[in-house]
Amino acid sequence: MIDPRALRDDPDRVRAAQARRGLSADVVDTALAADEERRTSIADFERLRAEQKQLSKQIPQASAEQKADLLARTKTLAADVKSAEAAQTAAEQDWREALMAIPNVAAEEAPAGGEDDYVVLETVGTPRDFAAEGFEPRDHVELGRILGAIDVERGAKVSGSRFYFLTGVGADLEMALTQLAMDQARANGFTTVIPPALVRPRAMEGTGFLGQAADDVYRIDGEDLYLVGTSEVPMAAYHSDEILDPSRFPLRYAAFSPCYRKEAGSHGKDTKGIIRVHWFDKVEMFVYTTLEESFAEHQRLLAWEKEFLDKLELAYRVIDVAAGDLGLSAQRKFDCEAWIPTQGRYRELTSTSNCTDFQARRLDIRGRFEGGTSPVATLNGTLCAMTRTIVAILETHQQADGSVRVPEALRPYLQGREVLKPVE
RNA sequence: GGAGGUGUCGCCUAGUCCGGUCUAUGGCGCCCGCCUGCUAAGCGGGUUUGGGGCUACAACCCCAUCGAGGGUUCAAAUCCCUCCACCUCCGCCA
Repeated sequence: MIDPRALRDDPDRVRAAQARRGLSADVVDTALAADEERRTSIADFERLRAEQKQLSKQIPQASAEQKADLLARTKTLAADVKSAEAAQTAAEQDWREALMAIPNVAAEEAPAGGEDDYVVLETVGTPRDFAAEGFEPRDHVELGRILGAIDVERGAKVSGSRFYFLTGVGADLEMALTQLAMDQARANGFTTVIPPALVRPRAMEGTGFLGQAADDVYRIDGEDLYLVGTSEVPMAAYHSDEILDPSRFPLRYAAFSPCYRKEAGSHGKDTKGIIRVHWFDKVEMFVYTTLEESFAEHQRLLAWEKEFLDKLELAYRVIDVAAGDLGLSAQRKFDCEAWIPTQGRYRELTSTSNCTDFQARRLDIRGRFEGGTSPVATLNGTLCAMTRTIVAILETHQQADGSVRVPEALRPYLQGREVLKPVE
């Protein structure tokens, strides 16, 4: 939710941000009108309520005939108060809905436009030239089969399309990546967390996943519970309804959880392998800090993501995601995309968003500052999404005989193995 | 899953049976001031959160807020219903 006061004071800034996202500014006018309506209804209710309280207070000491008179007046007043209250509740709800429909105000720096209007900020490393090396790279599905690491056939048999089993070195790789990621996070002051992957509607709603994104979310039948698509959801809701002490900021958490996604709009896309799946595990960084500090923290999250990819010796580029592709909550977003040899292109491996105070408002997370409380900023960033990272590692570090060289940083977590060898 | 109990403004707590004097008691902590070689103690005051009005987003006035949401009533912390969380016991279980 955007700042209602800022909307009232400077609606043109919000209109401009909507334009950068390629969205209509109608929601702005709807929200402003709803705000007017809301404040009028509040004034009406409060005036009647104050009068009712005044009269009510007189009743106990009143004489018999005074009492009868008072009772008659308060009785009709009570009905008025009730309807005024109902009107206020309705107006308040309309206002809230109108406000909730407005996405976070995109950063001035975020490129205008949609999905394809990103700006490449930098390119790190060079994609391997397999032609020069004299062999055709195998894709991760084949490598996964040769190494006994990924079993997509049985995944489909047991759970359906877009499911898989990680076996042997595949499972070992996930464990190793998790440990490497957690060690890096811990060294940088993150608290390691294993959060619940099932959450209530409030958590989903608060993080902005029940709007247009709702199609992609699994709901538990008859339970009022959702499977999270990222641990951003439980970690944002972790401090919901709390007033935090800013002297302890930034609060940094590194959460490991499964992620579940319906991938509703992606039929036919990435049908092979484990690039796009209904479930994967992920280590996610999540930070609570002040609005002022959030911009610098966003850069730090990006730096940590790059550090992790560097350790895995991957070639990647960093893009500044365009306003129209930010999603509901983000004010700015950077994606790290790794080179996938058999696809001949860069694919998103990690993503970091500054949600400023947008989620904090929805989830009522404030800090106690001089001069009162105010919403804090939340940020998130992928440290390691297992499946895609495994794809990138296998394809990038494969050798002509189908074996895979293990990046040095990962070796201590893989029992010292330097090479993953094909199984018989 | 079954039975019972509990939920009060940071923490603890009075109040709930018998609705109005609750603009919610007291203690601890914290903040400001006084006192004081210093510290401690003592004394006085303050200390939920959100919103509206008015405005310098000050002061002030008002409304809401006793786990959440409904209901009864002129009036609800107090009575009724639903939900949530926690505790105890039983059952089941990794």
